[in-house]
Amino acid sequence: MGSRGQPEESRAAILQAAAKEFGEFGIAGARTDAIAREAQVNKALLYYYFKDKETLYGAVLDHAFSGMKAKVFRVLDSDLPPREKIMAYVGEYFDFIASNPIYPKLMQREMMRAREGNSVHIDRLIKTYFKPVYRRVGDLLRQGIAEGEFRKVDPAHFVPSMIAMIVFYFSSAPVMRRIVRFDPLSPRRIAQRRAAVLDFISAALFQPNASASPAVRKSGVRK
Amino acid sequence: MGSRGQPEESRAAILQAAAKEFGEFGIAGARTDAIAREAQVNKALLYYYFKDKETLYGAVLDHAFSGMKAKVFRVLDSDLPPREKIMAYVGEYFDFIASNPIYPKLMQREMMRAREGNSVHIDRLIKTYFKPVYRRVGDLLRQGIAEGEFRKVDPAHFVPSMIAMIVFYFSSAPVMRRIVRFDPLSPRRIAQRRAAVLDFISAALFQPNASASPAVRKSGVRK
DNA sequence: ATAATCTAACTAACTGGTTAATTAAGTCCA
DNA sequence: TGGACTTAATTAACCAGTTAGTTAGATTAT
Repeated sequence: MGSRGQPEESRAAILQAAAKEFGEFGIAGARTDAIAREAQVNKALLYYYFKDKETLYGAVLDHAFSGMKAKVFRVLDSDLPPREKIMAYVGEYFDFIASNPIYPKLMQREMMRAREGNSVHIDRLIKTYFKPVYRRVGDLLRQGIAEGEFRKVDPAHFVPSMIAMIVFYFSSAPVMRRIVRFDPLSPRRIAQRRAAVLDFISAALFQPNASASPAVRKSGVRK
Repeated sequence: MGSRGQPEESRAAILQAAAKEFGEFGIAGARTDAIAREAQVNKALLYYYFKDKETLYGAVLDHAFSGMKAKVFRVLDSDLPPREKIMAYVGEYFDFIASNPIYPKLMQREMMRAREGNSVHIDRLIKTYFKPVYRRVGDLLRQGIAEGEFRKVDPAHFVPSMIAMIVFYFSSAPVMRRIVRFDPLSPRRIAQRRAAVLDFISAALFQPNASASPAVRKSGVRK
């Protein structure tokens, strides 16, 4: 078909197809042929734009995590008070993952690969995305504690707990679907999950005696 | 060396080495050569005891999940009141994972594979392990709610949240280690995590007005 | 007793299919 | 004209699985 004028489109198509394939099967299980087929380009084009499979995988990771970082930092940089800001952060992160279902798979796969020299990307990912976000959320928790709004939790445990609840739900959804009678990824259930996570976290984090912030729903099960 | 008398030992060595390799790299990334080397047996012995790589992987999964099920069911079958039982369940599950660090990786990898016909094992795993445990813990939550001990949470969200907090910490430890200054898997930190998870869950689950059960510590950060 | 035979446990070396990656020779279009 | 591709063939490496044995010890026969 030749030059279709928009090289960006081909690159983006490859990146998207690769994200899907890598998320589903991991870097070892992913097939470059399958990526090319899904992107509707010739396999050689993958190597025209990206050096090799590993580099393509790195580009997929950077694309996914930079999107996440941009979203949550818009909230973390805002001037909301601690209670509202932590709820907004969790909500933003949740919404990002809900509309990027391959993200949690990429994240968990890469995290499990983080031993020694297993991954050539993990150093960059930690430095560029994970560490900055972790620091800012940790600071936010410390601020809330100092102001007496939050219970005296340990950020080094509370931050991973929050992320766990958001990420795990989506990556375990395929199994959950086979245990319960409903589809955990239907819009209705996702909205329910969002409320449950916010409820869980506010119940565990906010001082019970303090007056409830107006922005926070505290119902156990919504709808 | 020929017949060394103890075939059970060889089989166990293979299973253990395979669990490590599959946990680290997944079924696609795992190398049968590496498993054989780690187990200090000839590669052909893997195929002598197990039909093929997929069957070996299945045996690893069954070994891991049956161990988990046995442990937690001893607690779930006991006659503790809801508060104590849910704390005991979480503690037992936590302890099992803490002493079986490859378990969470196997679990998460298999969960992510659960689409369509990706995994030939997932049906069996769900039926034999996941579903029974999920049902029993769900019943326990409903009982606690009915007795007014627990907040009105939705088991379909609360159960995965609990599992998430326990599992995610261990599978994300390699990354966490590079973000913070300490080793998240040191005995001291693991004990801290255990307390943090129990605290998080009891804060989110127990009715705040009810009197605290004597078996539960409610300190935010211990030591 | 001991030689003959059997069998489970195990191994070294190989094979063949798969798959990432390359290359060369082009086509299309602005 | 040259950048953006396509096509198809090819190469090299990898790696799951096989094969054709070997070994040690138990069992049986004499």
